[in-house]
Amino acid sequence: MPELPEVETTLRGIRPFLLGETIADITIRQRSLRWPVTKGIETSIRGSAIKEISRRAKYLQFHLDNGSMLVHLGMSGSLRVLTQPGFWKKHDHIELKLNSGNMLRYHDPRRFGSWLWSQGGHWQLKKLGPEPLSEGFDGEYLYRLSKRRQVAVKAFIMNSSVVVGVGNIYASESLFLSGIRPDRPAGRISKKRYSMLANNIKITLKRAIDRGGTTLRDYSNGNGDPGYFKQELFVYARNGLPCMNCRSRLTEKRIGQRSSVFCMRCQV
DNA sequence: ACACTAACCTGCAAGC
DNA sequence: TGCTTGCAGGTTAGTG
Repeated sequence: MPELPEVETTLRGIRPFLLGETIADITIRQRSLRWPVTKGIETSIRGSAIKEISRRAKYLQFHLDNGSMLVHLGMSGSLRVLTQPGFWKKHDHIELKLNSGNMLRYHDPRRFGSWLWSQGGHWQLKKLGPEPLSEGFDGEYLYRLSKRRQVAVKAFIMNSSVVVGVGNIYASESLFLSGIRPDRPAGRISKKRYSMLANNIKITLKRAIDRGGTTLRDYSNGNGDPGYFKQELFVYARNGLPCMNCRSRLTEKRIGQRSSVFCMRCQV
């Protein structure tokens, strides 16, 4: 489900309820996620205070006094704050109970997400590329890294060791805005066009965050509200519909196991 | 180092 | 009304 804007929206939604709180209890009803929920996480975090919550790539990191929890939402995960006890719904796997009485509940039908505890660092965070909204990420950087690479540019920018947080939706949208065909080999794009692309990635992500993310099926922020960026999508999930720019029919092609929609006239 | 595939899992829509 | 097939917001492990 969530790409960077959805994870960021989730972070902003839940943070006010969690900062400074102590974890009174944790209930785990399903440990079998992308990786098994870390053994012993219950005893490790019970009674610990939440000092900070941050996002790195599509991960949320809960910093406690004695270590940190790394939470990923996978394809279908979501977090939601409950201000009063609620019924357990199907696929509600984990719940944190806070001293305030509020609860944080994790819901994930496909179970591609993860909940990992570590007292040191998390290996998942090694080898990640720059944050797309950081200064270090620009056209120069993309151009330099892309030299002699044959992979399709869409797969290139979705590669988390190149840049993090860009998933299928925002890769597709950014390439459309930049007029670049998603299947063009990464090494055959000019520095100038990479500058366009890097800028459009930033613009698209920021705008999506402002709209609360993209809700396709089941995404909701920490308060249960959907995101409204779907209304502003140019190409994603619009195969066969008219291009918003030239009105010709949009084309679909699979690139690196992911469906990719683009305009054959506007994207070269 | 790079490129590509299968795999993890459930729900839903389309086709027969 | 079923049953089967394919696809979905992500990421890693394995292969060549």
